[in-house]
Amino acid sequence: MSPTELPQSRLSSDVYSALRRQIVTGELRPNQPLIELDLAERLQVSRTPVRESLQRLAHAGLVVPRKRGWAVREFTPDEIRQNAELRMVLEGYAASLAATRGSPSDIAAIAAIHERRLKLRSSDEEMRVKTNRDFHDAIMCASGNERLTDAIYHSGQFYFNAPIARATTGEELSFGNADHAQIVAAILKRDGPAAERAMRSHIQRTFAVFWKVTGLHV
Amino acid sequence: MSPTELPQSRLSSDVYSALRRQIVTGELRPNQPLIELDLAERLQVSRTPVRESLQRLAHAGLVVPRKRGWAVREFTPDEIRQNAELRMVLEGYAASLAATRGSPSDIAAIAAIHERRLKLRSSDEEMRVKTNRDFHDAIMCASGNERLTDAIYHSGQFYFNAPIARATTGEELSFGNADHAQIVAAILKRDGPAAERAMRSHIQRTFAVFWKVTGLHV
DNA sequence: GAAAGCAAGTTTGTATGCAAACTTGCGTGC
DNA sequence: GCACGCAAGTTTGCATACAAACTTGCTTTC
Repeated sequence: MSPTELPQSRLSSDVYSALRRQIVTGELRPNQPLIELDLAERLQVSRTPVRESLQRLAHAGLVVPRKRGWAVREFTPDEIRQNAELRMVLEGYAASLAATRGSPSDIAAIAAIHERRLKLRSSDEEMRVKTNRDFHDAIMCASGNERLTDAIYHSGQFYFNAPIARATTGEELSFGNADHAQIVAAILKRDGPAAERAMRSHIQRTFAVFWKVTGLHV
Repeated sequence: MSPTELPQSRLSSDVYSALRRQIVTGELRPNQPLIELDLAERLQVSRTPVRESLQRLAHAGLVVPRKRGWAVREFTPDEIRQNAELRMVLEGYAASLAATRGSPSDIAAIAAIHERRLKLRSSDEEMRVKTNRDFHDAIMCASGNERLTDAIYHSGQFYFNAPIARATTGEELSFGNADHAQIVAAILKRDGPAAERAMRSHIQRTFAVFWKVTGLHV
């Protein structure tokens, strides 16, 4: 997990995780005002850990300040597009670094995850989502740049991962694997620029599917 | 300023700014333990706003949790290098976007700042630092991607800007301007890939000077 | 009937109280 | 003399108290 997911104390961290989850899953709807006392009562804690969690959520970009108090951030279609663009750049460079600086074992791990994913049936949605995340995680890890990895996490991708996973269709599985194959091939050839291009294209295509399915216009 | 610089309350925000400044300027040394009560007394507030500021500083990456309490984060040479790499990627893409999507007035502003900077004397250190920041800000602004801009701010560049500014020598002024000229030329030609390459090279060269001057090895 | 003002109620921002966890240092026993 | 343990002192984490700012709705007056 990201270094900014501080272990720190028990309660405050639990509250942070709980609120984050509820925001990401949509249980707390965008623009919904967050009343400290309400949250504190629902989570059976005092206002103090709630306040600290809200501060951290605000810094993470999931919560925004209002004239009075806080609200769940609403992402506009354009912000989602901008976020996708950011992720494309960051992960693209991670792929480039994985190709040029990744250790042999890092690269073997990436290839192994890819091979495993090729054998999945289209119907195994859950496993498809998991191996996809594993694939991207492995590349980030192989990049060897934790600041970069951290920025990718920070980029708020989690907020959109679940919807994208749900939105992507069986059809996407094929091009997804084809994209991954291209990325793996470039990394195996130690071709940084090719890996970067392949990853950028892959994320662009993924979000194109997302936008088609969700009907968002950008 | 970055959207994460929340206005929010008066006191808590003042404390955040004060602590951030003291960390960035080195007044609070790396690895120095941060005792809530000490900080509260020094800043003449109670522990509550101090605690909230520490949470936010931790999320910003300037402060790290210890078994007991917090400490000013110490950046290792490798983390500084990784940060430079991150900034290179982010600003590189910002330059690319500025070239391909920047409005004519955005691009005119970039060119104007560059022209202004060319006329500076080497001795005018303060103005040199200011126009440099203006130049990079103008490109970020022209990129039209606020998530990207935000990530650049978040990348913690401020932490290193002052040392870099001090470390860079008169010699750097020449290649700095040459680099900027290349970037401006690519943007004026609306050549995204060239702008991206030029910006990446520029930041790599800038940090090479920084490392030479500070004697850090990476 | 509408508008202005006042009062009651929310909700936040800050301070402080209190207990638990950890640290430190001294003393005692082996 | 060394090590272990206990006790005093820090320091944090959480809860709560209190005051200030803002909202809301009612009442009164024009």
